[in-house]
Amino acid sequence: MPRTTGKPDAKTKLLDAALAVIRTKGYSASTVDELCSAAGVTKGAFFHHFRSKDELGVAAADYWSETTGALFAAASYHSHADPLDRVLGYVAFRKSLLQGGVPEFTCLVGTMVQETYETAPPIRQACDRSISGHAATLESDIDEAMRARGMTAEWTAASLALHTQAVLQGAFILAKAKGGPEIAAESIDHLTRYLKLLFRPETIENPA
Amino acid sequence: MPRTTGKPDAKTKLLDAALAVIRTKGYSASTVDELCSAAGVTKGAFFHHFRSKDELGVAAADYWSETTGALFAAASYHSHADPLDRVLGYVAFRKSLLQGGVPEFTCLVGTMVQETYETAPPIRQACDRSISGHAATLESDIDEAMRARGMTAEWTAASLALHTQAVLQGAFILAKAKGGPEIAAESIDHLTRYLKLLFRPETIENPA
DNA sequence: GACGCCATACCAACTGGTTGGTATGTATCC
DNA sequence: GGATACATACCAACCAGTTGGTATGGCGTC
Repeated sequence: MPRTTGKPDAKTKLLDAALAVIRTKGYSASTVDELCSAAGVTKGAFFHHFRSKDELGVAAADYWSETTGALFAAASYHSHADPLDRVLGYVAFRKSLLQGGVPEFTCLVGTMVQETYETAPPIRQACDRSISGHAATLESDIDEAMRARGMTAEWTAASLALHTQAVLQGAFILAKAKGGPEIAAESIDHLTRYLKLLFRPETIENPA
Repeated sequence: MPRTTGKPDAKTKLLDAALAVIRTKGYSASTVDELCSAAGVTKGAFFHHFRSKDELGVAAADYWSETTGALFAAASYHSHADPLDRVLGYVAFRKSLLQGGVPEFTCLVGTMVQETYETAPPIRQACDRSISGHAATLESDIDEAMRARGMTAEWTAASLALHTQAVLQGAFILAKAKGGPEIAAESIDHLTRYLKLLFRPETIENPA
C-alpha cells in the first residue's frame, strides 16, 4: 500500500528489495541490514513495519502471491476457448518468462521454503499458500479439459496442476545449477509434451 | 576415509553431520558451531580438515555424490533386460525412497544450490556435478530404449534424463511446502506416466 | 626394540566483525 | 496534538575463522 503520493513507502520498497535479494542469496543469507540498504531505508523503518525478519519473510511470500497473481491474471492465455489451450498457453507463458538473469526468473517461495520449511513454520505455510493458490488457478482449466473429453483418469486435476509447479520449481533448480535458463526451457518442453500426450495424443508424432 | 580402526574420523563425522543439518536448515543457516556439535567434534577439527565453510559445502556435495551414487549403483532396477524397464525401475525406486521425515528423503545438492548459485560458484559447480553426473547414469538407458524402438524424437536422452531430475527436485519442494511426501509421490507418478506415454503409449488407457 | 623426530589429527579458548533486534528521537500527516 | 512513519544510535548474542597447544602414530636409526 503506497502512499497517496506517487512515491512508494518504505514497506513496499522493503518488500520489493526482499524479492530481489532473497531470490539472489536465499533467505538466511539475506541480512536485515542488506535488505534495508537495498530498499534505501533504515533499520528503524524495517522494524516499524515488521516485528521480525521472519515476519518479513511471510509478508514477502504474500506480496509475491499478489504481484505474480496479477501478472498471470493479466496474461493473454486465458482468452483461449478450449480449456486445454489455456493450460498449454499457461505453460508457454511460463517458458516465455525465462528471460534475464537466473535471479530474475526464479521463484521466491520455492527458494524460501527450501530453507525454512523446518525452522519457520509461518514462512512454510505462506509459501505453501502461494504455490497451492497459484496451482488452483490452473486446476479449473484442467478439470474443464478433462470433462470436455469425458476423461476418467487415475490422476486428479489438482495433482496435475501441482505437478506443473513441481516441474517449474525443479527446472529452476537445474537452471541455478547450470547457470542459465536453457535447461529449464527443455524441461518445460517435456511438460508441454506430457500434457499433449495426456489430452491430445494424436497430435504427437509416434514413430515407434 | 575413516581410520584403519573401526571408528569414523572427524572429517567423516563432519560430512555426515553436514548432510543431516544442511538438509534440515539449509546451507546458510547451518553454522560451523552447529555442524561441529552435531558431529561431536570441535571447531579445531573443522578448520583442520576444511579451510572454510564453503570448502565444506563443496566437500559435502561431493560426499553426497559418492554416497548416493553407491546407493543407486547397488539398486536392483539395473537388472531389467529392457532398458525402459530400467528407467521406469529407477523412477519407482526414487518413489520408494520417500520414507521418513522430509529432511531424510530430500536432496542435499538441490537444497544447497538454491542458496549458493550466485554467491559461491564452487558450491554451485559441485552441485551441478552431482545432479548432472547422476542424470548421466540414466541417459544411457534412455538412449538405449530410444534406439531399441528406432525413435527419432524432438528431445534428447540427455534432456529427458535431466527432466527426471527436475521433476524430483520440484517434488521435494512441494513436499517441503506441504510438510509430507504424498504430493511428491503423485508428481513421480506423473513422471512415470509421461515416460510410458513416450515409450509405450499402448499400455496407457485413453478413454477420450 | 628403545629412541628421537615430526607430520597428522584434534582440542579449548579467543577475536573482530556481524547479526537480529531495541531504545529513543524527530518529522509529518490528519 | 496525537498517531503514524520513519531515522539514529546502540546492544547482546552470535558468526566464521585464528591461535596456541596436546595427543598419537609412523619411521628411520642404532
